[in-house]
Amino acid sequence: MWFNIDPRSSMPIYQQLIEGVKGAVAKGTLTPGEKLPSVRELAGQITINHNTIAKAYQELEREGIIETLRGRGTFVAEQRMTLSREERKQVIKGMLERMLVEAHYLQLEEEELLEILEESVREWYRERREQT
Amino acid sequence: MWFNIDPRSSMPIYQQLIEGVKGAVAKGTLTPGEKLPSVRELAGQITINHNTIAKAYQELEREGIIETLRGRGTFVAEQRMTLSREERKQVIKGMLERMLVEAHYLQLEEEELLEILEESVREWYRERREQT
Amino acid sequence: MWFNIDPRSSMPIYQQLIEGVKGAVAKGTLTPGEKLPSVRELAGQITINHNTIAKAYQELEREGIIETLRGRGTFVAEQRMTLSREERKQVIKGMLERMLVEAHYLQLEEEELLEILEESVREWYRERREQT
Amino acid sequence: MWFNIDPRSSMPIYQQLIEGVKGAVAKGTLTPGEKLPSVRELAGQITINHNTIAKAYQELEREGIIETLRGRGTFVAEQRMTLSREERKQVIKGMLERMLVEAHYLQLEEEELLEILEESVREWYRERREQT
DNA sequence: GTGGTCTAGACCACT
DNA sequence: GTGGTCTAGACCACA
Repeated sequence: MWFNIDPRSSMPIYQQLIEGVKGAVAKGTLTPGEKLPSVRELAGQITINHNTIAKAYQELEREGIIETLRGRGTFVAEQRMTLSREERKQVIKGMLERMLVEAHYLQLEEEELLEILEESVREWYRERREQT
Repeated sequence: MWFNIDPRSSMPIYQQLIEGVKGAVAKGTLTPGEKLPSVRELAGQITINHNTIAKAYQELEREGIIETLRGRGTFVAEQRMTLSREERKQVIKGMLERMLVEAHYLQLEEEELLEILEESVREWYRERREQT
Repeated sequence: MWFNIDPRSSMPIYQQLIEGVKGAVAKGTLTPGEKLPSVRELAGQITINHNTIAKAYQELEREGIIETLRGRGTFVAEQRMTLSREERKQVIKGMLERMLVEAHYLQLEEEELLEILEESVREWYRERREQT
Repeated sequence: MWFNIDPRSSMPIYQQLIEGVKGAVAKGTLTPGEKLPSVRELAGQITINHNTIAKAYQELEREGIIETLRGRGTFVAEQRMTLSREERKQVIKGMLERMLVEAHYLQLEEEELLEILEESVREWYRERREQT
């Protein structure tokens, strides 16, 4: 399967599901138009309450990541661009803040951190290209 | 004050406090040895129950960010290094993962993302240097 | 029940709970995977506020003794080994120090103390084996 | 000095003082009849509130470890035996309990633990003999 | 005055 | 029903 669920984690299971799907789409493991397993199918495979799965799918649909076609099933949606360049930058910068605080406690210096970031980003995009 | 508390946020108040303090220390707004406001003092200022503050302080102490001297108050601790270079790298890479997924939904390309990251990191360290 | 709470003791109730659970697990009265009573259930039985129980459970989880599965309850965790042989030895020696001081005030001689220690240890392990 | 005070410890300072004195007497560093520094002397040497020191001395006197002779100072008392053999055994066994629980979490086996105990006890008494 | 503990009671998120 | 969070208010030990 394209995700890991850890019932021991402090992150709610439905949220782990959401991140799992979003991650898989981002990495190209799931592609637009592809069919997702139905709520019941999933609930059978991973032993999780189907309400939990339904909640995750609902949220994913609300975010526009997936679409449900009545009677046909659930599918990965086409992606739509919504934010401007400046807005996107702000989103990323916001997420970066927490990492910078953590980097401080790890006593990472500016150059060291930049190196790690560049390496990781390049690796991620490389894997993604290979996937597609 | 060196932090913002949003009682409407889904993040628990005590955790917002924790992040606030950690951030302030990372940025140099709070320096080792400095005294933090007493539990009840802070509770009065930001109109939050003192137990909530106490919980945050206790967690911060457990993480080694602050120290409490019995009967005297709470202070920012000296920092200690614990993880190896390789371990620190793994921590950062783990935190980066989520950002990369988000970047995908923002349809940011590799070079664009790297640019934003570099800019943000440089800016953060610059501010930090000025603070100190 | 597998522990005693003495509200008159100078040891905080939540800590007595922690030691009680740790002891019960060590003795085999509680076994990995077993469900602990819910916070409110236990609070009712031993007429102690549920917050106090929750605090104990949280600390036990932090120490890795128990696990909470969201919405399902709290369970005794599988045990994991962490410290090296040498480190474990140091921990034990540290705890022994206080006992040695006490033995001095009891004017116990070397051989007498060793006898008592051996007898107690053998007894403890015997009981534990029978429990399992 | 014959003891260490750590204001960061969760153990109250006055209690650290008590244990320090008791330990020094047990190890033979302080011998019966020897004069202890006065409250004020001590308060000067280690920067600690003299009320805290007075409290420790009071408790030590209550336990019969030290004696104050009015106007002359404070001295290490002669030791008196109070408990029967069986009672002493019970005291030791009680203190051992906690160590046995800890040993379980360290996954120490019976023989390994006994070895460590014997080694530590022999070492302690050897040092004590040399001290005297 | 400082933090630590505890109670009683409420509300919320998760399964 | 499960644990998690929060408030209001009380008492205690420590320095």
